[in-house]
Amino acid sequence: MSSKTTSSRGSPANQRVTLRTIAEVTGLSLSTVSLSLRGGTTLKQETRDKVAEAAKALGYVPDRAGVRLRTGKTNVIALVLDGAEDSIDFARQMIQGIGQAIKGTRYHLTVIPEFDRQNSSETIRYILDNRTADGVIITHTAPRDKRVQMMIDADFPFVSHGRTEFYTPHPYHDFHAEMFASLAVERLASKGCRRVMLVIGDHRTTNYHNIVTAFHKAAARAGIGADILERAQGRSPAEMRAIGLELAKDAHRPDGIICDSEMHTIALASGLQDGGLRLGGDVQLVYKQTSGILPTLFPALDSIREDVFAAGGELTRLLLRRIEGAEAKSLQTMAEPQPHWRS
Amino acid sequence: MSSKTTSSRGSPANQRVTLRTIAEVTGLSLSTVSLSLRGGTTLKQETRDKVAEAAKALGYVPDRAGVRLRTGKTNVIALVLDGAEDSIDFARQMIQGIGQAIKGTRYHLTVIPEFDRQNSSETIRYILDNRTADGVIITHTAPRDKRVQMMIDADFPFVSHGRTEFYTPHPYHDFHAEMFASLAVERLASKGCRRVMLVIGDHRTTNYHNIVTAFHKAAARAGIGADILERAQGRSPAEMRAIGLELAKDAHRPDGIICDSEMHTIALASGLQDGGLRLGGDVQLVYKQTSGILPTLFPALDSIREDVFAAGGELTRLLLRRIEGAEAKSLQTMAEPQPHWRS
DNA sequence: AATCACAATTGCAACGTTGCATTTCTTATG
DNA sequence: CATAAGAAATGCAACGTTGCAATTGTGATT
Repeated sequence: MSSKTTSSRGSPANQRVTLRTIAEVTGLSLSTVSLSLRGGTTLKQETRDKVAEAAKALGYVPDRAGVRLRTGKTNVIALVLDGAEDSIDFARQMIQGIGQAIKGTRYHLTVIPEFDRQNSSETIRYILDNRTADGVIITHTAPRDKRVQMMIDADFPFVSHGRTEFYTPHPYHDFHAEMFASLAVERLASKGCRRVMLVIGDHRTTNYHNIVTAFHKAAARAGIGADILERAQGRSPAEMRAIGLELAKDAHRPDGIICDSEMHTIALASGLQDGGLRLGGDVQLVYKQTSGILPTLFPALDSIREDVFAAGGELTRLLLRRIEGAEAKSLQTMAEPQPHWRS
Repeated sequence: MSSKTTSSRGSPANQRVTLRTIAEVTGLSLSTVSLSLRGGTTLKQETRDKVAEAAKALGYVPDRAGVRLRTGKTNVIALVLDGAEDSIDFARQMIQGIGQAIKGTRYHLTVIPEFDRQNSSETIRYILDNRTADGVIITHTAPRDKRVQMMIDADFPFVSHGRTEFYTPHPYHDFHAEMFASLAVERLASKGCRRVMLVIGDHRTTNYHNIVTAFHKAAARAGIGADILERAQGRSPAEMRAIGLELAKDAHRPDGIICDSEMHTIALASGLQDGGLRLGGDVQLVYKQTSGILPTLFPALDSIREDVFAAGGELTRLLLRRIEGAEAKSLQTMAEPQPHWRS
């Protein structure tokens, strides 16, 4: 019950500081204070200073509900969090990246976990109907993603982690999957592989198509064989491990493997090792790396890194510019794969 | 540009549905509609039905800003997301768990990533000063956690994933770390281990103390030696791997290891294997499992599971009850460790 | 001294909601 | 028939903000 010195809140009878408080302190009107705080240029410099000073001294922060009610602006961005587990630590890094980017802005982040991708359009519908955020970030886009279609139709600000095939441009930030595939194939070819295999997840994503296409092209260019492990679709880690073991025992197995998902990489690599293969020796492997785990686990393996933290930041910056009215087609960026070749 | 049939929004001239809309449609007053929707018992059943019907037909959803401005209730809960990477996939599972629990309520989840734990009290201060949420979930608590202290002082609803040592009770949900340690020690002892070692992370957490204490007790009870790997503090995965390798070559190494962190488990186990040891044979290992990765990777290893998804749900339920005014001391629950012994 | 132009400031209404105090309606009672 | 008593419904103000229209202040020009 002793007096506190820590808090920035002023008097013991703790009233919230509003525009009215500042108005009373400075002797100006509510409107003037409001105008001033938003940088009204018609105001005398002197009064602007006075207001700014008082606001700072009192620790004034605009009330979100007030602003939102009046302007319709929520100062919220929403992340629709896909349930996919392919990239380990994806959610955390993405959120951290977004957090970093909104630091110092008035934006808050709300996260909407998605349990079933079937329902994803309901989530978007809800946000659209209830104006629950100023903008949305979605991930794992499909070529003709329903969610994207809905938000384009509604002219609602959003950005996707992943491209689509819509004619109307929309903001996106995407990993350069084609470059990833080419780099990986070339690396394997340069290590002497004659037949490479691509292990890749969810075939509904645009990413899938981009990688597959680039994979085949690159293999043709290098003049080597190219397979796709179709059985990888929606496999559990345990199943993938079994597939790895099987593969290890297969005399006709490919001599190079490209793995798009960390989860698959771990499972498959474990299976291959179970089968007695030396990774990087008996069989070559290049994987897409996003978390810090894989390099620890397989320090000798080649990888190509996607920086999800950076992606989160970039997505946010694009979205904020979109919210401020920037043209969609000026808000499309790609992330360069970063190869980490060992030995 | 053709007419849309999909949306639930009514007319083409798309006005937001508010209480006023319902009032106009039903011919009742604003106040009546408002009262009715909140279950005013003084209203005639007939009118209540009429209002409910109209609201449903129009797809009315109360405006968050309006409610918030009027009542001060934000209908938001905030998760302060610790940057720790000890439990793989922790963030995603926690968020999914929370998401599951707020499904169907009016609550939204905002996530505030923490970059530096030093700043964590600033985050809380911000929430407290700006009433930015109705309640907060924090994780990785310390025995005398500053954040907890602040929120107790401010009488602000929160719940922690982890206990503290404050005299004043507060809501928490925690993994039963002591039971974890005992189970692990007993398991190792039953497998014939004579000297066990505990590998555990952040010594600032309450969890650390709980585990260490229980670990020593259990070892004494079993009559076996007990060490703590002090060097584990804040080690990078690469360093942990090196430690594992070192350990493998150490003739005097312990014959049983207990590992509290998945990240450490992966690194250490890899190092031990590098050193030529057979896990589960040459050296016994029990680890705390939270993600799906470890079981894939080390299917033969004993583990004790903590269900983070369930924890997220439980934390949320506790918090919501706290927000509704329930007593703090009735909102303290523990999660039972789930042993998965192999072979 | 009256008028004008312009700079500086202000009042008012509205965003959607709720809770209190009040009014209107209905029915029973003397 | 007047009235009281309760049931049912409503008007009003307020939460904090903003944008427009309107007002006031200050010199300069006639």
